[in-house]
Amino acid sequence: MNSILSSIKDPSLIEKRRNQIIRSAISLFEKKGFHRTTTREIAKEAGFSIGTLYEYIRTKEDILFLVCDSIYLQVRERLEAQIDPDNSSLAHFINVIRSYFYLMDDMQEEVIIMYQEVKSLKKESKDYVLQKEKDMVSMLERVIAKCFPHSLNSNERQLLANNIFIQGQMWGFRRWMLQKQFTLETYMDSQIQFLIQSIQAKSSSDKC
Amino acid sequence: MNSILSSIKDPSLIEKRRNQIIRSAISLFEKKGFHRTTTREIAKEAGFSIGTLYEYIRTKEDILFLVCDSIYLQVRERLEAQIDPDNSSLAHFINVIRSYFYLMDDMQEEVIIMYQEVKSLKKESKDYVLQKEKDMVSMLERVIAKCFPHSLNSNERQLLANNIFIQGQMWGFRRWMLQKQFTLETYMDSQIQFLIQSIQAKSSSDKC
Amino acid sequence: MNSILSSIKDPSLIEKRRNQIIRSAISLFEKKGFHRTTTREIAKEAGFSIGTLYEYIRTKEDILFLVCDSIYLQVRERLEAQIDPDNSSLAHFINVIRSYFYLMDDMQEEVIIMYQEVKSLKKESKDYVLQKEKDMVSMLERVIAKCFPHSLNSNERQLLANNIFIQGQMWGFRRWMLQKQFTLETYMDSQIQFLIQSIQAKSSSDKC
Amino acid sequence: MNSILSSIKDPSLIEKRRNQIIRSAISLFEKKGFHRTTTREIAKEAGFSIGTLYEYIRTKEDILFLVCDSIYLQVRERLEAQIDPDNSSLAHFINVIRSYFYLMDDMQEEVIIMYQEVKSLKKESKDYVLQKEKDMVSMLERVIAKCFPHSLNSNERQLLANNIFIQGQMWGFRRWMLQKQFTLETYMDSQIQFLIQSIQAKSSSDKC
DNA sequence: AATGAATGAGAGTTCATTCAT
DNA sequence: CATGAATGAACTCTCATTCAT
Repeated sequence: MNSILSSIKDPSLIEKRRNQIIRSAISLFEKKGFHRTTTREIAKEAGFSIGTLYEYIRTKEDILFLVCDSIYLQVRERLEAQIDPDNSSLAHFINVIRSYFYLMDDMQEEVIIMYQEVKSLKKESKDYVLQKEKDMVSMLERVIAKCFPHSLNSNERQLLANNIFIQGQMWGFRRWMLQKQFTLETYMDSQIQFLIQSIQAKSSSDKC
Repeated sequence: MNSILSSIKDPSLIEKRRNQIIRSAISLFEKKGFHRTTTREIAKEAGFSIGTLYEYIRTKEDILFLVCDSIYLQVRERLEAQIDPDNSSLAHFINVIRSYFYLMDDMQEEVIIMYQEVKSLKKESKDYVLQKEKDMVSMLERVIAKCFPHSLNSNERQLLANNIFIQGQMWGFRRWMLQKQFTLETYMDSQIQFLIQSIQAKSSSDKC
Repeated sequence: MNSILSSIKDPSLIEKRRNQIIRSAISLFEKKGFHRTTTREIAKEAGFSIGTLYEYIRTKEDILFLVCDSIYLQVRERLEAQIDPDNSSLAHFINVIRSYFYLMDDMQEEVIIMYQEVKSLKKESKDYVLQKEKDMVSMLERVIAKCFPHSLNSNERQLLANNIFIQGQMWGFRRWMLQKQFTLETYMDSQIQFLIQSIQAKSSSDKC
Repeated sequence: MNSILSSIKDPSLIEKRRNQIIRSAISLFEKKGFHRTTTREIAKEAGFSIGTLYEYIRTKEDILFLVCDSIYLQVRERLEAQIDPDNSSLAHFINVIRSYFYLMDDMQEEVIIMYQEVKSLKKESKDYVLQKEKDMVSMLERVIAKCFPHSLNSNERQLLANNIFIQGQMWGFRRWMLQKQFTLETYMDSQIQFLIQSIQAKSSSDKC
């Protein structure tokens, strides 16, 4: 599934231990960041020794990669579950966006890590992770295309998908600012309202 | 102006040396991040010895603070120069936003540093820096209020100001995605168009 | 035969497994040296698990001892097979020396290990191994004594035996130097010629 | 002079500290070998902190290289001082060899290190060091050529030079064997006697 | 005011060895 | 008898910081 090497043979044990590692690492990275978190702390938090940790990864950077990979996998799966590719109704569009905002609310810790630590991955891993991000923007873009087939050109769809994607992430990343002024509901509602207005305005302005 | 201690008496020398430090640090942080950059490297890049560096700061974190502080000061000054508080025309609104996007294009390195490294500041410094960010969003908000006095309520203005602010930063931060699809001009034009449409749609929908 | 403890009861299995261990270890030690070779690598090369390896030895040093012991045993057996204790002819002397040089050519890997790693044995094991080396020099000395009963005194015989012994080992150990200038045949022939000349010169000078 | 990098600027300090490092390392390597000696032990023995040690070298292997380089330099200088390139007398030949044996007696520790640890150098450094060894054999060869211009061909000279070189080293390396039977004087005298006999026998056998 | 040699706590990583299965 | 997951002491190396000059 992913390419991190381990000296352990049992695949189900690898998965179990790596999930422990990922959980511990996310919690520590969120508090202290990747660089200030030591491998020993991660091992301790995960409940095993430093030697055991290194049976399941090769370098500290592997842990960061596991974390990033796992975050995107989770976001993708949960978002995909909300998307019906054949449904072109406005209600479905709104529903997908709301689901995405709920998801981002849920994963605030993880989003912060992505923003701050991805740059510490080596180029190859970084490219892999950023491709995942592109894939997710594309998912949103396809929903837009389905629900507003005539109003927007390709560039406009991409831009809007990107804006939505960022607005979701920023709810958690800039919580020190946004979550004083807004509840999740008011934030979502306003953003969705602006969004639909600009799409529909676009649509009617084209007609004139 | 800022509270970093120095053992040097001459204030103009302090300012000169600190500017050298800031310039060197920004360039290094952008390449390698705060944690992977050593104080020795910063001193060398600035053209003096590690001993001299520590005459002008107390800890490595001080350097990060100097950098963040300087970035916001610069953004603020350049944006402020574009704002005419008495001009309520749509053209002026558009002009301010365009200026802000140009500025963000210019300061991509610095924006990346802000996003990734601010969390490494200690609480007190972080609060200080984030307050600066709030101030800047407020500047945009005031322009919106001036140019669209009736269309939007306070929360909506704040949200839009925040969206604009983020969209500007993301031009640089997500360049690996956006700068393949857009030029700065097409990005700006599209964002501004969506923005104005949603404001004006809001305005007319309220009237009905 | 040797005193390394094992938790396995079946002696023939012990011998079989230990021979696997020795073969793997020699090949790895030659490439990477004793310290850079891990017990895991030895077990893997031998075709069984690290747990099994430790059923047949107690410490990593045991492996080195097994290797050294096995090398000397092999050298001794092959050299002994060439020696006829009752033959006092010059031809037999030359034949023994040539056989010894062929043997050293064959065992270059092993000789290198002996030279470089014996010091890593603990005192007791080292003494045991060095005694084996003394025994082998003595074998050569006895052949000299048989073939040149009057020309040399005891010290001289020992010195020549030692010189021959070393010259054989150096053929492999200093191959980076010798094997560019000489073939095994030219090396042997020259060394034997010098050797016999100095013995015979000794003999005739004594007579004068 | 040598290419090991240091972050210290003062060259005379580098030389002083590196000599301390070399002295400490030789003493420790002789007792425990390169791999069992830790960098902390070397620093402690040299009288400074681990941090200071690493200001003067980059890796542990650098220390081994410094040691090997220094040993050869010393051997070379001391041997060169004994050689008069214009003197072709037998007495001079004998004198050079005796000087070389005294030297090897003096440097037993160092010779043992060379035999056992050179293989731990990376290829490039190893080639550099082995070239030095070749150079030293060549020095002996030139003395042979000067003193016995007609008796030996080039290959024979090389072989004898190599034999002498090894016999000197083995006095220390195999002291557990040789130094029980011989004093340095008796060892030297016997070896020189055999050597001269074989050269002179060669010379006269050629004439017949 | 400027220098840079010295420091040592602490980081990531390895690997011989054990022991429950 | 065989396995291999688990352990943690011990290793090499880094780097922010100090202070005598």
